[in-house]
Amino acid sequence: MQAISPAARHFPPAILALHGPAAMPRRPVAEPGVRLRFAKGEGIYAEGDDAEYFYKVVSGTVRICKVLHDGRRQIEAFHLARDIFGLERGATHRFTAEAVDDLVVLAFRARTLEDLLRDDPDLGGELMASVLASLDRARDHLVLLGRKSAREKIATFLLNIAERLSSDGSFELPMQRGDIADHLGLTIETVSRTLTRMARDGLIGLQACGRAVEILDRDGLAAADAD
Amino acid sequence: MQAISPAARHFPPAILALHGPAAMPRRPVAEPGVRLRFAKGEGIYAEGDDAEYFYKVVSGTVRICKVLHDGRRQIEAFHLARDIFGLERGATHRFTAEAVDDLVVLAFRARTLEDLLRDDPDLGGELMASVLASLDRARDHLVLLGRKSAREKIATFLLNIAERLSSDGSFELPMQRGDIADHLGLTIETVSRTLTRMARDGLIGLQACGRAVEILDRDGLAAADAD
DNA sequence: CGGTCGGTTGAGTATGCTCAATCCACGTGG
DNA sequence: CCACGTGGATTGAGCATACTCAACCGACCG
Repeated sequence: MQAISPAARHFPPAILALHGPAAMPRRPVAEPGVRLRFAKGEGIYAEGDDAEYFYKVVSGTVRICKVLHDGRRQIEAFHLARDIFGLERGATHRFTAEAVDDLVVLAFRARTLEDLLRDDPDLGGELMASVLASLDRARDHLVLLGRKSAREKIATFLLNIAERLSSDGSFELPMQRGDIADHLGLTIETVSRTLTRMARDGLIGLQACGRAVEILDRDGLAAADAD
Repeated sequence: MQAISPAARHFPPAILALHGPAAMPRRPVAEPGVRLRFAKGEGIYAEGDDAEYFYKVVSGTVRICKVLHDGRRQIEAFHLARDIFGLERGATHRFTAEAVDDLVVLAFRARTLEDLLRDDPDLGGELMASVLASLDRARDHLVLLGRKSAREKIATFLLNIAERLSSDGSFELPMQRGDIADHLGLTIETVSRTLTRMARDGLIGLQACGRAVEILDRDGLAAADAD
C-alpha cells in the first residue's frame, strides 16, 4: 500500500483495503473488476497518485479536475454511467477524480498499456474507443471554452447532459452550480443568472432547489448554442 | 476518389491524385506511408471528410481547428514534427486540418481501429500512446482556456512551444498572431499587446517581424504562468 | 509606387467577474 | 414546534479584463 498518500485522506478505510494488490484482478475486463463505492465528495484518485487502476462508472457521477496554486479549478469532464476514466499515458494520474454524488465504479488494474493490448486485443479496442471518445469530448469542450459565450456554454451543457442521462427532456443535475461553473469556465453567479434567464425565456423549466431541469424548447436551446 | 469533396478545393491536383486508394500502403507503419507535401494554408482534411487516412508530421506545422457558423474559430492543437494526427473514433473527421507553413507528412490508411490493433500490436501501442498524448495536451489546454488569464495563457503557450521546438530558449513561431489567438481563446490584439508587454518587461525578446522569439527570463515566464 | 498582409497601438465598451446581501431548504437542538 | 445554523442558490451593484472598432506601421511584392 504505497504511494496512494496524496489522496489517502479522502479514502474511507474500506476502500483503502480494497486497493491492495491482492484484491485486484489480474485480467481487467475478462474478470469483472472490483466494485468500489464512494460517498459524495470522496476522492477516487488525486493528481500525482500512481495510476495503478482505471475505472468504469456503474452508477453516479465523477468529476475530473485540476486545481491551480491559487485555488482556481477546472473540471475537465464529468463521467456518467458506463464511461471509462483514469487511464493514463504515464505512471501517475495527471488530474484528480472525485465523486460528485454517491458513486459505484469498477476498478481495473492498469499495468502497462503494451501488456494490456497484447493480452487482450478486444479490450484494447474497447479502451482505444473509450480514449478516443474522451478525446472527442475534450475537443468539443475546447471549442466551448475558447469561443462560446456564457449563454452558449450553458445551452451546450444542458443539451449534452440531457442527451446523456435523459430520454425525454427532463433530468436531475447531479452536480451543483460551482461544479458547472468550473466545468464551463464561468462563475457560480453567471451560471445561476444564465439559468434563471433561460427559465424566464421559456427555454427550460427549473424546479425549486435548482437541480431538476426540464427542457421546454429544445430548438430554442439549440439556437442559443453556437454550432 | 469519392467523398473528399468538402476539402477538395484546398488540395492541389498532385495531392488529390495521391489520395487514390491504389497509392496508399496497406500496412501503415511497417511500410513507410505515403509522403505528402502541402503549401502554407492548404487543407489536409476538412470537417466531415471520410477519415480514410491519418498522418504523421515529418516537418512543418499543422493546425487542427473548428469554425462556428458565424466565423469564430477555435484551434484545438498545433502539431509539429513527429506528432500523429487525424486518427478518429468515427468514420469522418470532426475537425479540419490545415498546413500552417510548408508541410511534409506521411499518410497512413486508417481502416478500422480493430483491424489496426489486431494486425500490428506494436503499432497499436504507438497509436494508443499518441492518442493518450493528444488527450493529455487537450486536458492541459482545457485548464488554460477555462481558468487562465491572457498573460498566463501566453506564458504557457510560449514555454510549451519553446520546449517542443527549441533546445535553447530561442525559436521562430511557425504561426501568425491570429492562429495563436484562436488557439488561446483570445483576440489578435490581446495576443499582440501581451507579447509586447512581456518584451517590455524583459521576459522575452521579440524580433522585427514578431515571429522570432527568445526567452530571456524563463523563471519570470514560469511565474507568469499559473500552475 | 501602390496594394496587400500581418502586426501594433489607442480609445471606448461590454461581457462576465467580484463583492455582498438575501433567500430558501434542510437538519439539529432547545 | 420553533429557533437557529448551515450550505447552496439567487440577485444586485460596481468594476476589470479582454473585446471591438479603428488607425497606423512596416515589409513584401507585383
